[in-house]
Amino acid sequence: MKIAHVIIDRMARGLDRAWSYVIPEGMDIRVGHRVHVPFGKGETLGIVTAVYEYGTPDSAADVVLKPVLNVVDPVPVLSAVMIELGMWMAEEYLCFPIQAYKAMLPRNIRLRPFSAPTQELCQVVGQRQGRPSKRQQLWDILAERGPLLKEELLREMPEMRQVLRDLVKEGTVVINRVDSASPSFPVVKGHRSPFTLNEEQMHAVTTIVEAAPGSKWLLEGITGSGKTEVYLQIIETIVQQGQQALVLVPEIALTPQTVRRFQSRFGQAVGLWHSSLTDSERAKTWQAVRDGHLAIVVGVRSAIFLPFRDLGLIVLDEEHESTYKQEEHPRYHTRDVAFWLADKTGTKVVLGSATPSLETAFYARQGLIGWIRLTRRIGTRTLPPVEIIDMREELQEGNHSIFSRALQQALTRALDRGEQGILFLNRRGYASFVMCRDCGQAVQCPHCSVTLTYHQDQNKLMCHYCFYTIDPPTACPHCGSRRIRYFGAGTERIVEEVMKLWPGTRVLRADRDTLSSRHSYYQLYDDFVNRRADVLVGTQMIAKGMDFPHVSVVGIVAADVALHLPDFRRSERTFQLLVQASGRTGRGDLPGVVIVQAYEPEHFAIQSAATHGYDDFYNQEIQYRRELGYPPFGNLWLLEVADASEQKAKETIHRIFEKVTGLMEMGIEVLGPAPAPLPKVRGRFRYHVLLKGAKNPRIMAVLSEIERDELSCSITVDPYYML
DNA sequence: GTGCGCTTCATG
DNA sequence: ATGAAGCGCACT
Repeated sequence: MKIAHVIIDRMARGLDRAWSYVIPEGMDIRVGHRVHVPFGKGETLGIVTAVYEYGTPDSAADVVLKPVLNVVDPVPVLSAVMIELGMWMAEEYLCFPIQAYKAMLPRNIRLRPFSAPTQELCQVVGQRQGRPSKRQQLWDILAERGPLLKEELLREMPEMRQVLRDLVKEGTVVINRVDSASPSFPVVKGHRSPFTLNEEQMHAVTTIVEAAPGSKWLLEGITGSGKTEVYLQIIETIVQQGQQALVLVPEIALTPQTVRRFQSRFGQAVGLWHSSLTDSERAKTWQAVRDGHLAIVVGVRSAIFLPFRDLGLIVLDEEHESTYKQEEHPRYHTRDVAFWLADKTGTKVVLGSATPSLETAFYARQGLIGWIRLTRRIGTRTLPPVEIIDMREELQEGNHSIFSRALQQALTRALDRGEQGILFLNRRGYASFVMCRDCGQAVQCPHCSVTLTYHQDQNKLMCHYCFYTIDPPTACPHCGSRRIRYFGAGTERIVEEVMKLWPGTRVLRADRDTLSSRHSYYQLYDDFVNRRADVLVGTQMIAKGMDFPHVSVVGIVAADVALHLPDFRRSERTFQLLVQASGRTGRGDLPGVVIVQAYEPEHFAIQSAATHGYDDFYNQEIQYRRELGYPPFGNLWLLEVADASEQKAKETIHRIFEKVTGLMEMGIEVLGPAPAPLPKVRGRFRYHVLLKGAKNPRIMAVLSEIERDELSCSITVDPYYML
């Protein structure tokens, strides 16, 4: 008789452990199966985490066990590695194991047994002209007759087995796994990369290809240095070795170019994974990955949990992006999970960025992970000159426009020559607050402690936190005055200004208001690249990884908007945004120019971005982090209480404060309790306690106790936003 | 006595 | 989480 350990689908303290059930005779149940089990009065779904022979020490306690009712899927949905990963996540991120498992499985997934076994398709690559030999003979046969199934080929010429192996090793023949049910399925394009790599890129490729399994790398390459091409070539060898590769991107809709490059290189062997897939597309891709029909997946963070059979490589492109961190339970960081997989399964991990997160850059410089730099732009491209404009001076000298004179001139010149420009501003809407000239009161959201943003296209005032919307008041709600003014320019306002200053200019706007669907993003990208518009105005969403060859001016309208947020990464974010945005120009044959407008231009994040100096930035920022004990030198835990009753919220935060004060003895800094920087959001009052220090088991024990006992408290490790 | 709200307990 | 049992207290 066999016993199954089951993690049940109920989220509550005390229930988050394995429950034992008898596996009925003849029922096929293995680790990773989903099962229905009786529990309490009713029944629940659960995941099998272990199977034991009855009588072994771990099999059960001395209680009468109930039997498993039935199995949900014909085959396990999670591998043993994934089961282990879920346990690790539960501990690391203070969540219930079942939350981790749920994050790994697409919702509503229905599994079928493994689909038809895969077959191997042999295919030539490029050209080969050697002396008459067995190798050349076989190569010629393959070149002439096109892709052939390995099985058939060897049935016909069994003596060629070793010769074929040699050709694959040589790189002139590749073998792809295909679904035998649809023989035309994945075909890796039959030619090698059309690009020749420069020395640096070549070095990066060979270093990583030859590196030990499980090794981790930072590929630190300036914008335009050809990181994607490096990924592509590494993946080529990974795939030829019969392994799978995963390319993670921050947001798939924002990287249409990257996706296209993978698809054009690897064709049907590439699968996509992102949030706007339908349930059935999702299930199909999931299954194709599991059955080995997809060699490569390009996807967002949750793709890290796809059921790869043999994953050889994980690429995290734009490694520093905050989208790699899940903000809800399980609050994992994709990089951590990738590293865990590397240690556990031998998958290689490559983190790519022009502006790595401080943590990653630190680990690389300390030698804890490998470090490869790409310091040159490919081809004849150069980094654009960056000019910093002090907006205080502009104002003093009588320029009240949102645009500095330098930016106006640069854009005028570009437009006269028929070139394009991009303007960045990290603020949506038309005006970020509406204020009465007489009493000085700004219109606030009644549910959140923020001002309402005016959206001109809908003629509404809107809260960006809870979407509370009202008509713009004609009189001040406080004093009745009619002298109401709009302050704090947003993207809508920029568009209006551009059209005013350069009449007849075709302007596109890209922010969360104009781009809701994936389709409209592709549309916008296409329109701009094909010069159906002259100026693109947008938030940081357009700063990422896109090539616009006709853009010769990039204007950053207000570089320091994010510099004063209560966020220990504020300098890092500002620097990253500026460098990424600057990288949007000078990518074609045109020389580009970047104009950075700031009110605090002397800040080192802005100065080092202007010289494209990551090292300068790093050296200063790492010192600040070290002095203050921020990551990577220590962890930060943000304990947040939110409650509709202010009194309750206060009581809870004080109770929590009491629980953590003991940690101060061991050198943990405890800040607070204090109202959050945004004390009220969506009608709930918010209070914070912040812990800072080195992680240790005692802290984790205290935190997990709080996480379980205090329902209105949420804990974030190394938060990205501390608002 | 019994109906109702709140706490405690067990769940394999 | 969820249901059941235990407990205290007001009330037809």
